[in-house]
Amino acid sequence: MPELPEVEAARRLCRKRLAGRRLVEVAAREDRVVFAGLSPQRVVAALRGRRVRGVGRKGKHFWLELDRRPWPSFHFGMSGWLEAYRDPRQRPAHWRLEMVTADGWRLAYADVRRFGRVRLQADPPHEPPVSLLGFDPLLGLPPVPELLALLSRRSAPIKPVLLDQSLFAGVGNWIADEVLYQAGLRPHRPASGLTRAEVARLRSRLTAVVRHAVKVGANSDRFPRTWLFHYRWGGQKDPHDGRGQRIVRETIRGRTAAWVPTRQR
DNA sequence: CTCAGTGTTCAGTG
DNA sequence: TCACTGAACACTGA
Repeated sequence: MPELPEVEAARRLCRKRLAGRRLVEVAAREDRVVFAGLSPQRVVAALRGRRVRGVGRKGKHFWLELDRRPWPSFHFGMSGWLEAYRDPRQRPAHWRLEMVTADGWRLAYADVRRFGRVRLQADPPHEPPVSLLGFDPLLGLPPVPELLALLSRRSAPIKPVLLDQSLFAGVGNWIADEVLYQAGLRPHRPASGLTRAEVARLRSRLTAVVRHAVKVGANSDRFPRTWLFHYRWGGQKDPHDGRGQRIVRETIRGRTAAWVPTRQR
């Protein structure tokens, strides 16, 4: 679930169900990994009875703005998600935190693999890890000349550079592959070797992919049929993109890259 | 049984 | 100091 569009969808879900309301009941499960060393009691003490004024996000992190600090900040890791429901029996099996408002809605943070994190911080956007993030494509990327200059200092393949959160906050594996596919760039290309025109293409595709995915609420059924996304996992042994070109899968710096040699140079 | 997975961090190296 | 890599983390499902 967890790249920028999914996290933005979670932010909006929080805003819809929690903003302007008080957390009348809060439950937290014992989990020092996900809660980064915090006890359930401390988490509950910080949240219970608080009013939620707003919800912020940058990259793959989001946080609740409460009427008293500290505020909780969330990262989904590989398998975190948010679930809203009214019937307590619908609480997801791997829940870690559940917040209840006076109108009867419940919002649970759940995470099977437990790579996600829930923190309590005085000012989440101004302390690590959020303060260390780079440009959030939804909030705006730097102009082409500046981007060109930044990339010219990176000798690594463009694929892992796109995944560098201190440069492009919120980009994950599928967005990086999608953007490279749409920009017609091989994932192995050294970032420093991209031409001005290629950087311009990369920039505009990154903006477009993220904006569209956010616009449709990260619902992949509503991604354009031309997107690589729909074909990258699907096919068995001989997958092709929507135009019949073969998709290759290979590991680049520890992550699987899916790309189309006939369309990416 | 083994391995990969929509991610991040840390140690080691140049 | 900066940049780059691979391994580790935790757990499930193919």
